[in-house]
Amino acid sequence: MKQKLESLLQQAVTVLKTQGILENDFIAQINLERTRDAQHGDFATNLAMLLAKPAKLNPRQLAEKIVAALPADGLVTKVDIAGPGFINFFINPDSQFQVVQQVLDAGSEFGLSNIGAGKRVQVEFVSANPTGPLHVGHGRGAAYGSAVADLLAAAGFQVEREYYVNDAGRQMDILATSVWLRYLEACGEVLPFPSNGYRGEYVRDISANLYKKAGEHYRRTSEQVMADLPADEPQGGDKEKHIDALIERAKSLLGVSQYGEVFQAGLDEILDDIKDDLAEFGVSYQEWFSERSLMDDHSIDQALQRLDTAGFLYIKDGATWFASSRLGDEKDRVVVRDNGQTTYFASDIAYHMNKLDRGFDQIVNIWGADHHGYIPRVKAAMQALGADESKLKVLLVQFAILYRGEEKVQMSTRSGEFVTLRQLRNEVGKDACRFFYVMRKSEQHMDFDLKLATSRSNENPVYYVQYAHARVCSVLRQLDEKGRQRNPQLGMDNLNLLIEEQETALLTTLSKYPEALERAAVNYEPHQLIQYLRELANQFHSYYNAHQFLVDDDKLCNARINLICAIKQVLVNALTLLKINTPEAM
RNA sequence: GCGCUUGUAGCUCAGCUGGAUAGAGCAUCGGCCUUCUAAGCCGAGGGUCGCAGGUUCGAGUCCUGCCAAGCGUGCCA
Repeated sequence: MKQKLESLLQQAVTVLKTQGILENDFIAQINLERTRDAQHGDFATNLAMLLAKPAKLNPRQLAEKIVAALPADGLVTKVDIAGPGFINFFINPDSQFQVVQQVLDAGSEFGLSNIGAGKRVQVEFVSANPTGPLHVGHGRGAAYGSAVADLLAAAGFQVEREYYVNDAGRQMDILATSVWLRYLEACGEVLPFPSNGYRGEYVRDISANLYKKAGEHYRRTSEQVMADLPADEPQGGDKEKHIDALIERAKSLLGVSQYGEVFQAGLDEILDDIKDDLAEFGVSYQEWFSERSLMDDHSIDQALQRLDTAGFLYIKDGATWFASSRLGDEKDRVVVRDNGQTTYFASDIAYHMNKLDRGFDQIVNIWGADHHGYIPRVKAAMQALGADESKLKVLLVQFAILYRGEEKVQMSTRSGEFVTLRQLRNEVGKDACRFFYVMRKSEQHMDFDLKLATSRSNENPVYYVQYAHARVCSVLRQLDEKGRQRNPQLGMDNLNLLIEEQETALLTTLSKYPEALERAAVNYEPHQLIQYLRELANQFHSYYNAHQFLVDDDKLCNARINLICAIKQVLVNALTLLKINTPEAM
């Protein structure tokens, strides 16, 4: 319907060109939108106001010429010029009923589009370090990322979802060492736990499992472990130096292979937990990409070599630097430390090179907003590798600020005091979680009151939308209980009986669904779909209260049933896409 | 200090990429269940869109400068 009007306008512009009102090479951007007020018709365009200047006419005069040049079409019953020069279109009322048939014919495919044209897009999201369970901050990234991926898929993109596993680096060594120390405690050794270690209860669980499986295979005495270590922070030392020395001690006492086993035990258990957690949350991935694999297959070396060949590497203070400031970053960045180890950033350069090599048309990274300073250096790296940096789109998710009632909840993985995603899901339920997370724009700071979210009361707006679906189901059950049969064809033949204002509004809203879905997808804004759902549910509830569906008149009854079945279908389509359930009774 | 993000009703947030009289939910107040589920509906009050300029037919939306909050500014990840 919208495309049809746009093409009519485009034809009118062509006519104006032949009349010499517009330059021949002028390219007009058609801007057609839904009107907010029914008095202004169904669609409006500001075309005349935009073209007033190049046409050297005032907007209202130009609008008249455009309207005159507009080809006649059965779809449009009236065209008005209003206000400063808006052109308002009134759609033939008969055509608005078509949407019911369209929805019911298309079923679960109603709303899908092909604007993505099969282009390959990769969406990388969550990618939390496997040093502990996911917390509620990761939950927002998970809900948002999977919604973005699913929206893009609905818009015709070929989507691949990926989780980047940071299974290398210092944080993982700290985890492995923490697991080992708790394991030694389980063996009966008495020794202080480092202030910078991972103190969470889950570390003890991993250690207990390790002890069960391996017995005292990895046991060393506390004297061996603690001999000549630099002091920890509570003893007046430096906690970073202390933990680094402990890591080295673990490696030397255990040897490469045993240390690797302890390390792997921690990694495997945490990663399995994360995978289960996300699966239960309705989030799935095609690929779990290991950072360590980039080292094992020398991708990092290759990436650095390419940067070097391109002339972007230099050595200073014993370290190797990437001259990212030449490509828009605020300063240069170290890629190889003076101790010979590559940095996390070096891994990330190799990782993005790998993504580019896989031939995606578009790469979407979803990061916590605290990583925003990282964007310029990654884009700089892509440019230095000779890639088109506009292929990379970084979307930021603000961390929710947690409150428990009035009190702010502190979050730190290290201290072990955090609310996990699993806890939240258990308390609020998956549906409310997903709805709540995705309800707001991702870059918006959001206050998340756990008391409110876990109160399982009607304040969770997800119930409002689900209730609309349950009510339609209930009506259909009632129909059956009364011993009446649906007659869809009779309903279709009598859709023109749907003349109540609620019915007209609902028909319009149904026809907007494909546009809403498309807009949510191309803008990476799932909250727009939520907005749409709330509007649709609201109009349905109003309709429900204002009119009886199961009326004696068979024609009217079936027409109304067809309408509410179409509503039900759209609710199912959108909620299913968001991985939210559609209960038939509540 | 510099950079990024945010600032809209008492609270939490939308506002369709610059359009017509700025909208929801919660909270407050007043109505609606002998009729398909009241987790619902109808109505009322509530606004200097952080502040000040600018751009134009038109600005919550764009540009500049302030103010405030969050984050970033590691040879951590």
